[in-house]
Amino acid sequence: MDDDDILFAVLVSDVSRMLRTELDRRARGQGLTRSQWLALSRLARFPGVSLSELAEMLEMEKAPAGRLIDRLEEGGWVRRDPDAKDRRIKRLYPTAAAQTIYKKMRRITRETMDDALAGISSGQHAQACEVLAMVKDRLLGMNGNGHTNGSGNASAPDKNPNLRIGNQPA
Amino acid sequence: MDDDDILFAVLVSDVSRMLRTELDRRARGQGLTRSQWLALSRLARFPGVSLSELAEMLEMEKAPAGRLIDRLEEGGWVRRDPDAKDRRIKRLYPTAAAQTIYKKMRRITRETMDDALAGISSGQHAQACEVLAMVKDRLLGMNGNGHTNGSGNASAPDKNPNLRIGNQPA
DNA sequence: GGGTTATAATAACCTAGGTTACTTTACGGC
DNA sequence: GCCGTAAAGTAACCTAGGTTATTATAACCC
Repeated sequence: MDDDDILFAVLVSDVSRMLRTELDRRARGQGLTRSQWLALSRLARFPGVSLSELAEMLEMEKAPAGRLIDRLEEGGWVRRDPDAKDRRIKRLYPTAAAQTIYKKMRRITRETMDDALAGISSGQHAQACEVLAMVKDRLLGMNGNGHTNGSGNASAPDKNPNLRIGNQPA
Repeated sequence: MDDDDILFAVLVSDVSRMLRTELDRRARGQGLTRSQWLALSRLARFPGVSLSELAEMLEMEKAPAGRLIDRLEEGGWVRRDPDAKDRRIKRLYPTAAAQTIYKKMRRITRETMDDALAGISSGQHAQACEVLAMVKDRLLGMNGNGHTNGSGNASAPDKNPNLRIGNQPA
């Protein structure tokens, strides 16, 4: 039985899906989904980025990122402003409402993760994260997307915005 | 900086998405996506299950499982047969075509995972799987779905069909 | 038996992703 | 200046998921 690699894939996929579902379930009523919150958290940290820059931070394609922004804009959490120099670019800014919802969502997320990770030692946790980061690095470098992102820096501390979600250090 | 738990969520989500994309990219032309293949692999092992049973094996809701089967049926890989006793139930069987595509997909999946997991020791790999299984267990027992599945057996060896994807033991 | 409740499947909505193609605008070479 | 190319954003398609509601059928209780 040499299915260990496939088992890994199934586990990652299952955990990801269940985590998303649970988070969205807990956040229901807040009006924000997990993905929307993640996008907002980037905007809170890097206000004024373009859609393309945001997509790169989120490591996803521009089209789905655009639709994410559509929904955030409909909800009144994001504003699209034209760029002064380049008329192709629209700069994204979180609204005032976003600030408050953002913190509430952050609390919900942390609570959920605390529950999900209960019983796992910090060592196990750190090791699992390390492995996941390595796999992510491999996948980034594979082919799907050049992403300008080079071969791999998924664990570089302050260069990769998508790995630091918390309170602004400054 | 106490964002480690959130980091875990982001990593799992990213790896899952990238893995899915990469697998679907490599399997393009085969006519099967990763999810469809996973469903097929269950049917190959448990021919004649009902939709509800399949959904439970896949640990997902019945409605999306039904649509998965819709597409597999359109592709000619699955047949829906009425149950003799209970007219509500439709029993699912893989077609002959499914057998061959199934093996091809399995090879592609394994190759992809070998690439993605390159550089990771078997010990690291096993530990990561263990942590993921623990988290999955917690999530299963949380609330989203009673699932009849009790509190947790995600690592019970032969009781949980969704963790053993490989060749039929018999 | 008849009425109530539970279950199997499905339909209709939603979000999150990807891919491809298209439009608008900048930019670089000449 | 002009033309070709590249980039920003978007639209239109796809699959994968979830949630809610509906229908058909069983099962159960009396």
